[in-house]
Amino acid sequence: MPTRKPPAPRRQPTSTETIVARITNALVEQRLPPGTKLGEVALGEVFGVSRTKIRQALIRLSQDKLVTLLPARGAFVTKPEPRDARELFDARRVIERVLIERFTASATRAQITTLREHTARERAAITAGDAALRNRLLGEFHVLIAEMVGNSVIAELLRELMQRSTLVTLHYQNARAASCSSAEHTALLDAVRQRDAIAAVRLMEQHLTHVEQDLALPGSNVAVLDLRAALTLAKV
Amino acid sequence: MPTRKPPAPRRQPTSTETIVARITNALVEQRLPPGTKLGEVALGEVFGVSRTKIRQALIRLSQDKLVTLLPARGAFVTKPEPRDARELFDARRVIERVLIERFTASATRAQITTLREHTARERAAITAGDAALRNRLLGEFHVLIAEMVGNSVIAELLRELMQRSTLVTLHYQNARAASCSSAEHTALLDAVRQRDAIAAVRLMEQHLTHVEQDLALPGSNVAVLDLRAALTLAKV
DNA sequence: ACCGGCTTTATTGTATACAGTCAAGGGCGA
DNA sequence: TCGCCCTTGACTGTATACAATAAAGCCGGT
Repeated sequence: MPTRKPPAPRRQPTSTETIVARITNALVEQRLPPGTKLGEVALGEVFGVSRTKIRQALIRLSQDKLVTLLPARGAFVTKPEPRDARELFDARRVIERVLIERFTASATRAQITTLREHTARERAAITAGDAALRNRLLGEFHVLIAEMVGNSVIAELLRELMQRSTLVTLHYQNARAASCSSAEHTALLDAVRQRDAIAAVRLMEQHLTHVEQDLALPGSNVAVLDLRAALTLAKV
Repeated sequence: MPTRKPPAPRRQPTSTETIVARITNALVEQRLPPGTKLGEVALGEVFGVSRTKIRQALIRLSQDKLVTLLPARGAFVTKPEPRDARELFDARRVIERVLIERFTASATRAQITTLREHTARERAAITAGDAALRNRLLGEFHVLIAEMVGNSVIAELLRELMQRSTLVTLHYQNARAASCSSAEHTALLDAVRQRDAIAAVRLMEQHLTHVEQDLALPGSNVAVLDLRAALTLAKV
């Protein structure tokens, strides 16, 4: 069978930034499991660009530790070690403890309303069984708070940590755990609304600990998916 | 004058990692002031490689916010805004407060000894008037502590923040302030040796505040140097 | 003399060609 | 039949060629 390739659906050149975002989303929404080979020519065909831009995108992704570059071997979706998971959540605890404390002091009604609407979307995605959307929203909740606190440097740090966290939680988080997460988000918001910094900090730490404990770290290998399918579904 | 270029001293191909390190060192040691244009061909000639590898290095540096990529304009050494400076030091306070607290609890005698030797080198560089070495050592002190605490994710975050901090302190820090910094490092170590976490945290916060306050943020523009001279001096 | 638009030139953006490297598969020998 | 080595294929690493873009200089008009 002479592997007749489909007639190249669309060839509009995609910006490097878009490529990074598409792949990142695919990772965060867990359509590309850890260990997946990200071949340069394959990606080039998916996005309709040459290997040059793909390489640039892969370099950026490897800086964020989302993909691992093996010399002369290629790019693979990073497979985090248990040690990474622990350190990642530890780092998040250090940063998010301060963030939620400050947010409790500075949050406006409008900001709290925005976050409440966000938790509503979380619940909707959970009941709808949309695992991809659910994972993205659960992560964005934390990033949203970070951005509202007003230090963009810290917010950017947390965004990176969140993306890596999502890679870690890939195999493990089930619908029940997700439901708990969303409930804890809501409880967190209640403490913020009552300006109870002590409770907010405590809830955030418990929340992160819960999420971390939910990872049972077995070698549950998810089958490698089709690159094109995983990436063409990705909304920018 | 037909701009006769020197006969290309050595053309051993340099690895991308080395290029990044060399440029980073040049930035941290302040041989390439903010705003300096980093032309691709110029850098390619300096390192004896093609623009391809230079671009990859520049992408990585721009991810670390050390250089700024302007589309179709080129790469420039990042010129941090006062706002960035504030947020940067705020982020460092958040992280380093926790780090020094943990370090006070976990530090071994050997680690403390290593750091004391480091402060000795700081003083030596200061008295010798070696501004480049001085700046690098003053920054490395903080990174060393981060690495000793044992969370490599946090250590990596702090390393990035430190490098960016150095860009900020570029114009401002003089020999006197550097001397103060080193003295504060030594005081910090004393508190650690006495396992006085309260004092250590307080000293660290004061230290960071002092460093931040030392930047007076005038528009003291340093002249742009010669790329080749700045980079060929760079030790890896 | 000054300003606006055009041309020119240098530099970046992208693609492609070629060289180098790793891994898998087949053949040979024990 | 098993194991080792060599060939071969596919992929990555790097350089170079070409296209696109922006800045700078020039010329003509007012």
